[in-house]
Amino acid sequence: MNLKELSSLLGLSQTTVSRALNGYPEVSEATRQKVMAAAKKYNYAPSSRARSLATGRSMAIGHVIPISSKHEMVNPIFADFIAGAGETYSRSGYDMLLSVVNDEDEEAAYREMATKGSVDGIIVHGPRENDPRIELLMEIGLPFVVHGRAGNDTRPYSWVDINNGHSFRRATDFLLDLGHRRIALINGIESMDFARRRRLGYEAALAARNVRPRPELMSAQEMTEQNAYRSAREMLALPEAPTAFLVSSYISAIGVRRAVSQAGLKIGKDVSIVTHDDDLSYLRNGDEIPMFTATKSSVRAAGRRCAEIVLDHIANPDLPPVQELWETDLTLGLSTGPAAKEFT
Amino acid sequence: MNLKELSSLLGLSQTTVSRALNGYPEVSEATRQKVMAAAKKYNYAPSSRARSLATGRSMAIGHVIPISSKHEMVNPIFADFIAGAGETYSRSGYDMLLSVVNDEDEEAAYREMATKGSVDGIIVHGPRENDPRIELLMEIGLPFVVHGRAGNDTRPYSWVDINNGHSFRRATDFLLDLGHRRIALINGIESMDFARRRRLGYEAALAARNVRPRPELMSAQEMTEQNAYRSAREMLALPEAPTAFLVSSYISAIGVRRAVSQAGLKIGKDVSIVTHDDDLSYLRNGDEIPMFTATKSSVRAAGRRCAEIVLDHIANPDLPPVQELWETDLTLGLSTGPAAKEFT
DNA sequence: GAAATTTCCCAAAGCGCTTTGAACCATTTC
DNA sequence: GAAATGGTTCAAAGCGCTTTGGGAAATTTC
Repeated sequence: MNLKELSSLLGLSQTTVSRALNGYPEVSEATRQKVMAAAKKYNYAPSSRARSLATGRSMAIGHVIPISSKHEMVNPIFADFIAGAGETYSRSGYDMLLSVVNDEDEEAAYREMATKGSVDGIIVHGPRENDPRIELLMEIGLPFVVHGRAGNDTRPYSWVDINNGHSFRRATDFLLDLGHRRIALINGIESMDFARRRRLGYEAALAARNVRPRPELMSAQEMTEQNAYRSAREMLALPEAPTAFLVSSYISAIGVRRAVSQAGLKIGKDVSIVTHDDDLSYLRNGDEIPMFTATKSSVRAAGRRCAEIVLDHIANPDLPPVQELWETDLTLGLSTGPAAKEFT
Repeated sequence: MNLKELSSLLGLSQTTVSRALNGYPEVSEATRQKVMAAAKKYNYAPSSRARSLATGRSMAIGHVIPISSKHEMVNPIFADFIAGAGETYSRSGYDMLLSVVNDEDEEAAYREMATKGSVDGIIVHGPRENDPRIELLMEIGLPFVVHGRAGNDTRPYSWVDINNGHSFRRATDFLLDLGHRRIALINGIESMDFARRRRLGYEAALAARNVRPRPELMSAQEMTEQNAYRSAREMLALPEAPTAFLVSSYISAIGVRRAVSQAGLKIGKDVSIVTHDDDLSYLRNGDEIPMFTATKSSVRAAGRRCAEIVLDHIANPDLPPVQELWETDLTLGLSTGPAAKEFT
C-alpha cells in the first residue's frame, strides 16, 4: 500500500492525503478523519525511504561504536547509554543507526554517514585527548554531540560530560579525610579523556595534602574485572600495600573486591574502596545502603540528554553549542571506613 | 556533490557514472577509472536515501531492544551481541537500525519497520515462550532471525540458539558427580525461553539421580548482581543450605560469589559454583585458569552468525530457514570441587 | 566489403513521497 | 451584485538515484 493507491482509494489527491497525515492545517477536519481511518485500515505508513528523499532528512542519528582491533573490548556502559538515547529518539520518531567499526576506520565511518546522508546527526562516544574526530565533524557540518569531552579543545562544540576531575578529587579527599595515605588508583586507559581527568583530580587531592603519589599504586588499563583484579592483587602484595582503592568503573571495582577478599581483608575495614558508578541497570549499587561508596552519575541519563541535544540542534541549526558538565553524587556505601591503625 | 553534478563534470551520463561506481560490466575500464578517481576527488558517495528508494532495499537490519517498563533493565549481553552483528554488517555494507521501545510497543515497532520499509531484515532478541513476535514476523514477510528460540514453536523460522537444556543438564550432572545434592539454581526470568530450558535441564539431571528438586533452592529473577546476591544469601542461611550453585549469567555469578565470600565460605571448597558464561569482552573468565567453572558460548559469535544468516536470507529469499543449535563448552575452573563431607 | 556482433554509452522512466503554485468553491465585505 | 477573502483541494515538479530500452561506434565474422 502506497500513497498513490491510498489516495485513489479515497478519491483524493496525493497532496491532500499526505497533508492530512502530516497534520497540515490546509485540510478539513472531516477529510482528515477519513484519511486517518483509511490509513489505519489499510495499515499504511509512508515509506521512510521516499519520505526522507523528499524531505532531505533521514530521521536517524548515527552512533559509531569503535571496536579496538587490539583488545576487542566492547564498552559495557554502552548498552545503558544507548538505551537512554533510544528512549529519546523513539519519543521523537527518530531512529538510531549504529555503525560498529574498527577504530582505524572510524573517521571513514563518520565521513560516510555524512556523504551518504544516512543520518541527520551524530553522537560521539569515548572521546580521547585531542580527538581528531572533533575537527572532522566540524568540517563535515553535521550536528553532533560528544559524550564526554576531547581534551582541552575549547572550540564550541556540544558535549555532555561529568566533572571527572572534581569527582575524583572529592573522592580522594574523602579517603584522605578517613586517614588513608596509600590510596591506589585503578583507572581506565589514560588516552581516554575521562581517565586522564580522573587521574589529575586524584593527584591534585594528594598534592594538596602533601601526599606523595606512588606510581606503583596507579594502574591504567582497560576496565575489565580481570585487569582490576590483577592490579589490585599485585598492589596488595607490595610491602607498602594500599589501604584504599579509587576505582574508575563498577566492573573494575568488582575485580578489586575479589582481590581484597581473597587476600583475607575486610572491605570497609581493612581496605576501603571508592568506585565510579555509572548506575548501570544490571549492576545497581544496592537499594537501601549502597555496597560501594561511589561517585555516581547515570550514564543512561547522559544518553537521554545527548540525544535531546542533538535533536535540538537538528530542529534549530542556529542553536549555540550546549555544554553540560554534570557533577557526580558522592554516595556513601559500606566499602569505606577509617584507615586501620596499623597502616597509618 | 550529487550524481548529476559529478556526471556533468565528467562529461558523462548519470547512467554511465552510476554503473561505473556500482561495478557493472557495461562500462569500459578506462572510464571506470576516471569515474572512480573523480568520485574520490570530490568525495562523492551516492545518497543512501535516493539509492534505497530506487533499489527498494534500505541496506539496514533492524534490532528492536525492548526496555521493560517494569524493571528497566538493559540486557548486559546486548552490547557484545551487537558488536558481533555489527562486524558482519559493516563487512557487507549494511547498517544496523536500533529501536529502543517499551516492551508493550514492541509489536508496533516491528510492524512499523516493515510498513515504513526502513529495514531489509530483522533480528529478534530475547524470545519468550510462545512469543507472538514469531507469528507477527512471518505475517509481515520480512526476513528475520531469532537469537534463541520461542518455546516449542516448530514452525520453520531461522534461529541461532545454544543448547540450554543440555548445557545445564551437563553442568548439573557434573555437580552431582562431585557429590553435591543440594544444588541451587539461580536463573533468569522463566518466561524467557532460555531460562525455562535451563531449568528443565537442571531438573532432568536431578530427576535422573532421584534427587528431589527443592523449590527453596530455585530462584528466577532478572539477572542482576544484586538479585543473585540476595537469593544466594537467603539460600545459604537455610538450615539445609546448598553446597553448589548453578547460575545463569556471569553477572549473577558475581553476586553469588559475593554472598558466598560474605558467609565466610570458600568457593570451590565449601561451595561450588557453575555459571553460564557468554564470554563477554569486559568480563572474561580468566586467561589461563578460568575463575568459574562455566558453560561457555560466545554471544558475540552468535551476533555474527545471526547477522550472516539474515543477510543470506536477504540475498537469497528462497533459502530454507537456518536453525543452529550450538553446544556450549563446559570449561573447568576454580569454582568447583567435591561436596564437603559435612554436607553430604 | 557488407552483415552481424560486441562494446560502450545515453535519454528517460520510475521509485514514493513532499511541497509549490494554482484553482475552485463558498463566504464575507463593500 | 461585484470584489475580496478564506478554506479546501489538486496537478505537477522535484528529491537523487537505478534501470530499462535503445542506439552509435568499434570490432568481428563471413
